[in-house]
Amino acid sequence: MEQWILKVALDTPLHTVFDYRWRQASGEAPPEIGQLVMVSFGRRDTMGLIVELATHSELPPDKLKDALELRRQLPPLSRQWLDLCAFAADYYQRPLGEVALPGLPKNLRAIKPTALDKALKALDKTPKPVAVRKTRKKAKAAVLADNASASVAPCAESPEAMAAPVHAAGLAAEAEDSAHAPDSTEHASGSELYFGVAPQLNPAQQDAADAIAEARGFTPLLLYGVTGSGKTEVYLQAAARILLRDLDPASGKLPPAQILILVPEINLTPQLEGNIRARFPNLEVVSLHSGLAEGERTRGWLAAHTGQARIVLGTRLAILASLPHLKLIVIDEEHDPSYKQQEGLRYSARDLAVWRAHQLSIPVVLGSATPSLETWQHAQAGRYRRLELRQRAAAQAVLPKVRVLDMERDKPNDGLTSTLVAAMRKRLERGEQSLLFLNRRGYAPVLACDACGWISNCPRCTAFMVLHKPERRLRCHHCSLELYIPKGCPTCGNIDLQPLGRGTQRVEEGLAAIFPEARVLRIDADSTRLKGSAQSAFDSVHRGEVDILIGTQMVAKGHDFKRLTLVGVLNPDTALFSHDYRASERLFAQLMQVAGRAGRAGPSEEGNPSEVLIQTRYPHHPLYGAVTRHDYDGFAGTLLDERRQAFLPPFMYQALLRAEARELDIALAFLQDAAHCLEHGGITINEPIPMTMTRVANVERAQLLIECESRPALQSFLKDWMQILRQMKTRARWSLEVDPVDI
DNA sequence: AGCACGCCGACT
DNA sequence: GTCGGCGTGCTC
Repeated sequence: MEQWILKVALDTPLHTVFDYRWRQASGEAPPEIGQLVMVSFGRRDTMGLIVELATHSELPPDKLKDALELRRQLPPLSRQWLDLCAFAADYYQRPLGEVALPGLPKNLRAIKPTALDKALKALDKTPKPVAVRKTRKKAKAAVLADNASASVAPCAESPEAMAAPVHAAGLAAEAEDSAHAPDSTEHASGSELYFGVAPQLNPAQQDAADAIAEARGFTPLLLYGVTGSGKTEVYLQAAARILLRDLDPASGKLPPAQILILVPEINLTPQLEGNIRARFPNLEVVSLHSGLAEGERTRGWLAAHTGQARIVLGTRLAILASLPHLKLIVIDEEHDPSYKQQEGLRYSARDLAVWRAHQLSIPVVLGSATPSLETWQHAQAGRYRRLELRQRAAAQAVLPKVRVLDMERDKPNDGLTSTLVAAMRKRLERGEQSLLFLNRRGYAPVLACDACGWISNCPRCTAFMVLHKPERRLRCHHCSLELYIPKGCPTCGNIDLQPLGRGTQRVEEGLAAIFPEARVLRIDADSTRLKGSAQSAFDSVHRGEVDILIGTQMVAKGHDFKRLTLVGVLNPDTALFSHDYRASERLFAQLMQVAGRAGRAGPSEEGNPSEVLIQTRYPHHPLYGAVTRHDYDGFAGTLLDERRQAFLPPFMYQALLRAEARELDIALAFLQDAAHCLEHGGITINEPIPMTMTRVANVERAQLLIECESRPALQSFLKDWMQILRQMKTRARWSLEVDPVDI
């Protein structure tokens, strides 16, 4: 009987791995790094991940517990995947277990392995790719199927396995195995079996697809293309070439390769997923996002982990999926803020994607019409290769004409200027669709009393309660508190309370009055609360059942509305004067994106071009000028100059220490202590300040900004600093965010 | 983070 | 007499 010490990572905030004893019965395979293991931890049983094997422990033997059970049926997670988690844990200053374990499907971590066993069995029986035609192709499909399922075997059984190196060897052997496909006399390419009919690329798209497909080694590429320029088609054709690279023309045997495509939102995946499935009819495509049911998620994750899934489409969480044969990563709309996780492990999926591509020496494509300044700066400096699509892909489609409407000259009624109303009326007459974009849900952001000056403050937050008229409630968007709309003013009894400002509900109400005959649909987080209702709302827009669409940023992204020829932007001005230096970058991207919803199919039948009308009180603001000219380059250049002069990212690296407590002083005192507890040459530690929204749900919050020109220097400081902070005694709750996005 | 233990206030 | 408040201490 042999005895092992397993070093196990657990999902706990404790920054350590835990030692467990494992007694290996004779004839039994040894444990392996990357295996999941059930252990007793404190008073409960939980799933851990073996990150290291040893023969003895530093701990006194009476403190060691026996591990309970190895999850042998699951092929171990690879060393590369563990390295990815370890990097993320290190970079974001979180324990390894907190990075590695929560991303795994719950079924893998369940105490009873029944669901896992079931999923593994189902995976084995997945309908194999079916050949479209008979004879030779059928044979190819069969070979493909064999190849796919074969990838499970070497790790799953691993009878000869001996700890870490063996697993890597297993993968290597597998790769080699597929390279040694049997020879044959036939020389057809076989690729048509896997890649459906694809549109002809225009020359710029072709160059981009070539550059991606021909890239060797770590190659970050920025695919910079205006909305509607056909970036997706470039991804798909490049993906096809990479998947089919080294396809054995004789056997039709597909080499093991996987492609990861990330998109910002779940909303957008069904449409894209359909396109991808149609294009790759005989390849397994899975999607990974938080909206999946547990069973689906387990199945998809396993298909990725075993290499069976060739294309994985997902949201940010998919960047932490196990993908043993990853050959290309695509980040669509790379500038999108939702790639940054905003709670728990605050990682940037885009940054991890670049790291992962570097680790694997593969290309990574960052696609956007309005790249993040970080990415743009990398491209300017030549670190990322820039690929450019200047024209819209649909032959006749041109960029919409953008105009700025001065609200001082053309006073709005019900929030709409007469010019915008006239433009909408024209669309109604022509049977075309209009989209109004207003990034503020609810009826009105505040309810106020004219008589005594009362306003609808949230009792628990430093924020207003928003009037929601259809629901007949006041709602706090920060703590979710809901109150009935008071009949009269709570302080003076005045019956006549006034809604101030305008949200989507109020605009919807106004539209009904102006255009009684029009079919108006509102799409925002409130109208799409129920599962599937967002999808059905978008479907009805696509079917032409809607004349006027009013919505928040939900409507700005990705959707391809064929009959939409007018976009109206209401009240974007607040972002112009925000204290967040990223606000204008975000507003510009948002305006370009929503503008891109118009005229994707080309000019209307009568040849009328599409229009984007922006209502503003600052018609001469340079940001709007840049949007009007569709001038990302110029605007980005200006912003980068400003950032360089102000010593802001991407020319500076930042981290944010946040603290919260029932009383602000406790949070501030902690930050004050933190600021002075360690020598920090070369690092700027700013003054602790209360957050703009000081109180949320009766908790007061403050923060401390740390800056450094050198990323490694910042990293090494943070590492030492966190160690000291963890030992500090405080009543404040605190957390660190590396590379914060909103400050 | 869980999940315990532990010592003080209002209820059947 | 008990239910339960959250302070503090530990987890291989």
